[in-house]
Amino acid sequence: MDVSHLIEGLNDAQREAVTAEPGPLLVLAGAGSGKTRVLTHRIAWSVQVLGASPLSVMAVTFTNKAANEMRGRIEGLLDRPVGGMWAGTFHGLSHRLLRAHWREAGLPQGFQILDAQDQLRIVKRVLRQLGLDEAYWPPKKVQWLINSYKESGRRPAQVPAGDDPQQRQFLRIYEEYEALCLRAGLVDFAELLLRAYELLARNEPLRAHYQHRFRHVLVDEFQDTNEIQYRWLKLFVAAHRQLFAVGDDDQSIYGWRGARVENILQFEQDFPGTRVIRLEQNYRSTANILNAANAVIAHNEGRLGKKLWTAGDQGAPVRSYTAFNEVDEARFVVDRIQEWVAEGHRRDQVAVLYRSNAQSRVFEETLVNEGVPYRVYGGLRFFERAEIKDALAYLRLIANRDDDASFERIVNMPPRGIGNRTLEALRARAAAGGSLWSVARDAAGAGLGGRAANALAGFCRLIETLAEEIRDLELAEQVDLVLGRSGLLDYYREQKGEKAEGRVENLEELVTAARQFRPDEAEALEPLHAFLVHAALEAGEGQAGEWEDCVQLMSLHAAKGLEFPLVFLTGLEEGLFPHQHALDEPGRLEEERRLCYVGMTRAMRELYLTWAETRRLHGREHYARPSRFLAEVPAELVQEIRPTGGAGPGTAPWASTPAPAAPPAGIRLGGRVRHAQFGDGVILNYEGRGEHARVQVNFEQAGSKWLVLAYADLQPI
DNA sequence: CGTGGGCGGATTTTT
DNA sequence: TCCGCCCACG
Repeated sequence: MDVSHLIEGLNDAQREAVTAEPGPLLVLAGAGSGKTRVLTHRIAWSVQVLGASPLSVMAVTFTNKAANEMRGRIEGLLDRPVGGMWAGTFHGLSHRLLRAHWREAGLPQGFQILDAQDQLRIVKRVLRQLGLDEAYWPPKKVQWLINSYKESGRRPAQVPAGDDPQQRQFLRIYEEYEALCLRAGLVDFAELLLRAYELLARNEPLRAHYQHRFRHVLVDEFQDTNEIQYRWLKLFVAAHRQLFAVGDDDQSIYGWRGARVENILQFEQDFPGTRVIRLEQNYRSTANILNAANAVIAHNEGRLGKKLWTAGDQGAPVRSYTAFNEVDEARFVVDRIQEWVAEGHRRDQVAVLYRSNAQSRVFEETLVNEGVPYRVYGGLRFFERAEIKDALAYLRLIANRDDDASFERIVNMPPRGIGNRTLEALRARAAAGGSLWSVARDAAGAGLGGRAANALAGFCRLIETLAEEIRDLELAEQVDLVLGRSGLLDYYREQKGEKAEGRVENLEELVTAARQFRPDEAEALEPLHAFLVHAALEAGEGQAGEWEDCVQLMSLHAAKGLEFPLVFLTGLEEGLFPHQHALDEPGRLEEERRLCYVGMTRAMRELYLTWAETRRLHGREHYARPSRFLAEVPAELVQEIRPTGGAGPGTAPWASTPAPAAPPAGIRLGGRVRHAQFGDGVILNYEGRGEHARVQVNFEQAGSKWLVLAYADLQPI
């Protein structure tokens, strides 16, 4: 068989990776170095040259998008479908294992997946049940803690509590949360991973089976793996060590949610004899852009070390722009975009990147004013919308009556006279161990008031009838029938306003989604069940209209993995990017710098770096200093753009506003001061003048505070 | 049961 | 400043 197409056009390093001898392999793939290509060609090589069966291949990614793209490209290379290959996300593959071995994993057969929203509701319910104050136990924080423990592989029993009363109380919450989920047959995202891991770790025959089956394990974005994910991988390859890991330590930007770059460093120790291959040739950006990005990332310590280069053009210099304020910044960016379009380019080749989503607003306003179509990434995705989740909750309750989360969601949606009192009574009874459904079903006999009992009986009858009626229908008809009979659709139809109209449209769209849904045959689930899994595991796109030619607005995190001919990296100010939270905590700065590196390397041809001297944030005017990252770009690569004629101070509305107030006496940004109560700190910011002058000081002990200068009695030190 | 006002929180996010 | 959530009121 002719396999030359698998190595043709690859550079030496890529070819080396694709054709490497069996054994642990670590590919350090710089931005734009063709890592997906290497990954897919490696799989095709294994199949066509080494004679591996697709059944023996497991390829793991973080997002469904990446998994789908990978599968598509492999099928293109092999020119045939590879259904038996396991290509998917950590969560998707874990789910598949748990479905196949639900009994061994200790789960009910019809277990459902909880998304982050559902999980938060359950946490709140647990807190209420335990009589804990949400002010003292913020639900979000509890949720985060639970997930952190699960991501590090620890059940309540593995968390040492000691005498710490707070920790002991947390353990009660954690235990109760787990008990509630298990009773209701609910599995959160972290649980999917942990339980799949435990399943294999504890079940020798099962582990042997899968170790034997998957002799080719590949993982993408390895720098983003958290502890349990890496352990999960190691379990699969423990016997044969055939792990092909692709990652880039310089693009590790998810440390804050548990990703461990250290896993890359650990890799060579865990797998002695690992072959390390660096992909440093970049096929995306101009030399100027690469050199600028290289210079910035070089300021990080503890890198594995990589330097991107290109055989291509020098390209235009990187441009920087100092804006008066965020409005000026947006206007500058939109002006450039309009020039770009006037030159005959497409709008969707342009990305405006920012550190935090709040920054999008000003860009949006300016784009709207100028009539430039745009699309903002992020925000609620299709399957996360309230009305969609309502509809899915009906379907889930039909599939599994014990699903308390779904029960709570829809028992009074649309309103049917089952108020909080009734629900509280149900919860109290269910606390003994039954599901809400089981309690509700015999509520009348259990001493609930006549009206409430009636309403509950009606609800139960509705669910039973629906279950009966949809049994032999096609998936789309099932969804359609439930929408109609439940009263959901009518409820939203009767509501007024654009919002409600949109909801009705979304619900109708859900029927379409069900009609177009093609279940994965390998999962061997009933269509309805498979659809629910799909909804939980793939929340869908954020917004429609992707096909339209529009400017792309997104956070730096969301931009990872994408590329655009023209990129604006905005808001390069100390405190915003790098973000204040990262400056407050030691060790977080390097991740910010990697984020900057990721942003810069998105640009193919032109890169603009912008910052604003003044920015309105949370209703307050801030005087900013340029981000240190700006100074880290070598001056010879940068062309500074100055405000010109029409856009300059003469005509701009803000030119007439007073220049930033001079700092009050003795106050210097970055200067150290002492406060009688808070101790020593560093001045971060100031505003106002005279008796209203306030300064922001980051105290070593007390953290960051705003103080009125006239009262604070700060001593310079 | 739906709405409006008050309150607190405001990086980054996939599954 | 702005948004989402919670609670109280009608």
